[in-house]
Amino acid sequence: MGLDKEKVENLKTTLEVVCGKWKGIILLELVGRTLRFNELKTELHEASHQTLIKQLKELEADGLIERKAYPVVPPKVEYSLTPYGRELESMLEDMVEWGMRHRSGEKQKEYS
Amino acid sequence: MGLDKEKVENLKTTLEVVCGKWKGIILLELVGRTLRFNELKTELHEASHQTLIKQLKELEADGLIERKAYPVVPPKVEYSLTPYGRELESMLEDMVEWGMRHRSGEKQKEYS
DNA sequence: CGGTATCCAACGTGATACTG
DNA sequence: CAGTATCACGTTGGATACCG
Repeated sequence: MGLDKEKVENLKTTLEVVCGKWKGIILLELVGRTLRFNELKTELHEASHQTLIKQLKELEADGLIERKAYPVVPPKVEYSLTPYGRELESMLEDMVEWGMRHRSGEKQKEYS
Repeated sequence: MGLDKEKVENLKTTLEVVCGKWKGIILLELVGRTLRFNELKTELHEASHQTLIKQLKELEADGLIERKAYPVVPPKVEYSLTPYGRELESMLEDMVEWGMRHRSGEKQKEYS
């Protein structure tokens, strides 16, 4: 046998939650602040309206973000991290940092 | 404006590298040890032969793992983390830990 | 034993159009 | 402004069969 099966399952769980095309980025955008739908859409200008909504719904269903709709017209909806989603912050930081090294190093023959 | 564009790009880079269906798990399996192809295949018994090879190739192309082929018959190939891939270890640990909390907490109304 | 080559099904993303 | 519905498309994962 090899690795603890539990660890693998736990990792899978996290990967499933974070690995939507824009999910990680949405979470990063929401670190330390609350954004309206339109603000998110502006930040993620590359993601389509439709896709953005789907990913938000999934993140909400997974308990990572909170959706707060104000009963006004025109509609106003705010998204923020749940306490639960905030527990991902350090991981996101790690990812950003590693990505930075990866991009600057690209062909890191420099390890020799 | 909002978040630093660089941070977003860095995060994207990391997500692309880690978000293959089995990539994260492969990396986790290789933490602290070297495995032959068949051993990996046994560990990841749910992944198909073909898929496993594809993911390994991509991880290799991204510089995360090293492939060492011995010119013997029958063939013997060993996979291990590069120094570069090892820099992901702490992130993987974070993911495992968060996944554990997520699975045990599922409906964490308990935050109140 | 480890890898390649096709081919295909499933899913996720995104475009468009319409609603409250 | 925010969301739903429908459909089209590309990418990915996987099945199968065959090489070194």
